[in-house]
Amino acid sequence: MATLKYSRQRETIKNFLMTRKDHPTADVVYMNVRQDNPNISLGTVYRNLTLLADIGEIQRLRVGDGVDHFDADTSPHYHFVCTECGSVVDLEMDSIENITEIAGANFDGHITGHVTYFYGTCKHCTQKQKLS
Amino acid sequence: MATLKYSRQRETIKNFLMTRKDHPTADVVYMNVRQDNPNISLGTVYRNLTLLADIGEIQRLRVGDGVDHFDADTSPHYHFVCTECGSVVDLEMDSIENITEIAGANFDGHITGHVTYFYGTCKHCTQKQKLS
DNA sequence: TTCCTTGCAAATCGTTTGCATAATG
DNA sequence: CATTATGCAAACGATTTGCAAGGAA
Repeated sequence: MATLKYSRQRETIKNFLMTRKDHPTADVVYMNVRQDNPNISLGTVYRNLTLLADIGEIQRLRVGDGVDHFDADTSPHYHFVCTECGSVVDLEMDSIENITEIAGANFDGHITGHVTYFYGTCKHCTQKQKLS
Repeated sequence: MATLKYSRQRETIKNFLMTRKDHPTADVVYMNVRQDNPNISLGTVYRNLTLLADIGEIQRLRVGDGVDHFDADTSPHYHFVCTECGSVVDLEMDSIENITEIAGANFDGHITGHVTYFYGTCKHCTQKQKLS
């Protein structure tokens, strides 16, 4: 496997992602990282996000809106996606890891994990709906 | 809202999808439907799959491989995705619908549902791995 | 010097859309 | 006749990639 070399761009991207808990898209990362690094290219942002996700330093979230989101928090946790405003937030909830076993009970192959996203309206959008 | 008019193409697409339990992609639908309907266009296939999904006659599956899959079975059930061969199959498993309540317990907004996909290796790919 | 990384632009890929024509109700 | 659906091709948007030049070890 190729050896990893240091790159200022990669460090900037990782650092930026760690300051955010709203799971930005590649484009949002690009916009923000450009402030410190005006010459960085979108391709480099994509390359590094993919690389960081591959080596497990960040997480790629496919929430179903057609755009990938990224999360510097790689600890196991679940996400909520607001169907009104599209926001993606962490959920504080009891473990549901047992669903993998439930799913594997009658299954011939080998289940190693699962991906779950919860949908609905966030606090803000729920309140807005009540007013109308 | 616009009234739905009959179309032979739409019926063919729906019928084809009902014969399959492997959750084909739009492209696979296109290939197959062309046998009965050589002049059908990819655009028409996409338009009808989207329409059928919108009116709830079929289900769109975003399994995370970058391509949408479609399922004529709209009853609530879960799917397994093989990370080796990419196959998508139905899972026969006990209900885990309660995870929506678990997720909502400490949440400020309103959770209406969830999407879950299970990953691992299917029967066939698991056996292949054991041999190597 | 080796080879990983970048910036840039072009390419890819799944999907959507505009438009003139065909089909349905 | 009014309106929806089609085929075709062009457009789209997110992401990837080829390449020559730059930077790290």
